[in-house]
Amino acid sequence: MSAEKERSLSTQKAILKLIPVFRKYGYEGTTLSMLSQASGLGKASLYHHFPQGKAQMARAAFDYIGSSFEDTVLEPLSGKGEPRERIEAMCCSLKEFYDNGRNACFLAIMSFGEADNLFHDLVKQKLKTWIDILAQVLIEAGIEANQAKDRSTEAMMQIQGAVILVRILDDTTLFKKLIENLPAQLLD
Amino acid sequence: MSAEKERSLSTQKAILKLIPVFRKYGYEGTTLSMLSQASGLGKASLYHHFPQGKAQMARAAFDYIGSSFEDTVLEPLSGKGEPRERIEAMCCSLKEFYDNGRNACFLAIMSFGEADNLFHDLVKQKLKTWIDILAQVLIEAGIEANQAKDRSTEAMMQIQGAVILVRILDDTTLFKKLIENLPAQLLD
DNA sequence: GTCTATACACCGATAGAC
DNA sequence: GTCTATCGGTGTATAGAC
Repeated sequence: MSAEKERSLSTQKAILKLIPVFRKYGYEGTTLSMLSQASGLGKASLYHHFPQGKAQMARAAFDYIGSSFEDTVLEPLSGKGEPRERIEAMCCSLKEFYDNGRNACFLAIMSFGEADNLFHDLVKQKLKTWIDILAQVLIEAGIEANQAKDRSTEAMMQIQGAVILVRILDDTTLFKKLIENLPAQLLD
Repeated sequence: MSAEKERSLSTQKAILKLIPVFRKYGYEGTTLSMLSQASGLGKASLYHHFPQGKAQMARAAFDYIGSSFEDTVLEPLSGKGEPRERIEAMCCSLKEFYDNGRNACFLAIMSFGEADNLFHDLVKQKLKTWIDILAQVLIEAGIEANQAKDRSTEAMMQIQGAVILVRILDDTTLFKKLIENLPAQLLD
């Protein structure tokens, strides 16, 4: 279930438009003009929704994506089926979430430069949580705890790397292949 | 051997000072004021060395690091020993090059936002070349060509991911572990 | 080859009308 | 809740003295 802060509907709609801008240009590469254009709102209107400005917009985008990740990618992990089936469901959602690797990962985006100063602990916390959740399922599948955490961490690492290589090489096949092999790699 | 463009000694010394700034803050997060301070040169002096401005500074940093990567990391691969020994030598250099994962990868840094617009083909070309060079050694070691390329690509992916996770989690152990296991993963 | 001084656009952010 | 207009600051880049 999502931990999204309550927001007016119009604010939520604005956040959806801001996300792709931050995703593509990063925190510092994103300007209020871009955000204004993407959202269809004037700069002053953005400040109505986000009084603390750009940092708050980035934070809102981050939170939204985090909730979305939890609801779509992690949620299947806490289902009722066999661990393998749940992990396969996660991988399926993962492909969509990252658009086969074309979407930059917000965690990576927000771990650079000024964004790192602003959000380091938040990003670290999120990543650790997600690693733990995945590891928990592996433990449930009978894998020893340390091993489970290592494999979970390794998977996150590969996903991060795959997203970068997809962007550089303009080729989504290696992301697809990664995801295809992920269940076996995690469980066997 | 390096393909570095010839430059005056003072220009080369300046480039060395610029690199850490771009590495840490990315292309758009880096300002001329930062570069001026880091290099100890006034902004106008930077323009003497790099008439096309910030883009040229980033390009020079990119080229310098590329040459450095070739000279220190890839060079051992073309030595005379056994493939395994050469790959182990590469891994050793790799650890130093990335400072155990604390250094962001310039390829990743330059694949975002405006830098991507400026340098996309250049970055892509470099990465492809490096993947090919590593794959070539694997082929020499008796691995089938497609398999060799896949493993080489996978290694690059893991390195990229590891660098990101090190930065987010403030923990270099997973980078070290990755490098430790790399020779076996590539060859066995 | 380095500097000071400056040009001018755009940055993030705010005031205040509607 | 959105807008136009504008602020002060900083961005990249240049001119020109030394």
